[in-house]
Amino acid sequence: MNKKAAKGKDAEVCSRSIIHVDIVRKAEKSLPSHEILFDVADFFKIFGDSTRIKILWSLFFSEMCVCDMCAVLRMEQSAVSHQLRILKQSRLVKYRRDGKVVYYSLDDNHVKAIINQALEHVKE
Amino acid sequence: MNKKAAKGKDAEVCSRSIIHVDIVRKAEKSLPSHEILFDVADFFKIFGDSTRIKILWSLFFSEMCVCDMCAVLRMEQSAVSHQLRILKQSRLVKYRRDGKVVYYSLDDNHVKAIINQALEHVKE
DNA sequence: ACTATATATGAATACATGTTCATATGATCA
DNA sequence: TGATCATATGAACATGTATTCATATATAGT
Repeated sequence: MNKKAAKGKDAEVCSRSIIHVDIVRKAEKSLPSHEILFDVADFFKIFGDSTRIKILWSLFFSEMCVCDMCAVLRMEQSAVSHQLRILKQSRLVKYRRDGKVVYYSLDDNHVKAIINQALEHVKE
Repeated sequence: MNKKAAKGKDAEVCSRSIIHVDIVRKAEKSLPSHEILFDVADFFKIFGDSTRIKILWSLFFSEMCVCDMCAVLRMEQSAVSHQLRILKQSRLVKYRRDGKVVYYSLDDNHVKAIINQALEHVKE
């Protein structure tokens, strides 16, 4: 006689029986909604690319135009612009235009803290 | 006569001239090494998937066997195992075996703080 | 109006990644 | 030893994503 039968709590998931019903219930209830968890993952995805990390890091000190970033990252202007678009859409950076030049800067106070937290973890 | 010529600091990057030499220099010097930045991005990549976020979240409360996780996530055992392998390799979770059952638990104190930080950001 | 410069963007390409399927491994029990 | 259960893993597949190329847009200067 297995646990589920003994507890009268039949449950078949992934073709197997739940072993610890109470723990599963508790975890299920505590989980935020799918949308929120998806958004959280998407948020981390932004930081999951070293080019974007470099861009954000560079902006820790001052605003910067696209061409400056190409120089810092040693990358093509097009690639940098594409990444800036993603950061812009995620509201992590903002921009201002001055003539032909567009200056980007951080638009979120937490970025530095979040990256530093990961840096500490990586340095271990 | 353009800026770079005027300053005697020729630099051609992405077929354009650096506009703010001092800022570029400063940013270049402050940037951590490529390896570290790559590791930082990889670290965030782990969190950039909602399945892995769900797994980590579930482990906030107690250790859990693979079958329990399948129930919580409503996913196939194989998919869960694959993700657990990634989390294991990243040293975010550890495991212990008890007979046929393998129990996973968090192996990093910062995980909760990191996810909560993202959650706060997302909730805005 | 024409040219040059700074940036943006669509399409194509190459590569990474998550899930599924099939199967292997490892452990318990009859 | 054979059967069964829990988990792990390789291969295939589909999808996502970063970069490049070509080109468009926007602004300034002549």
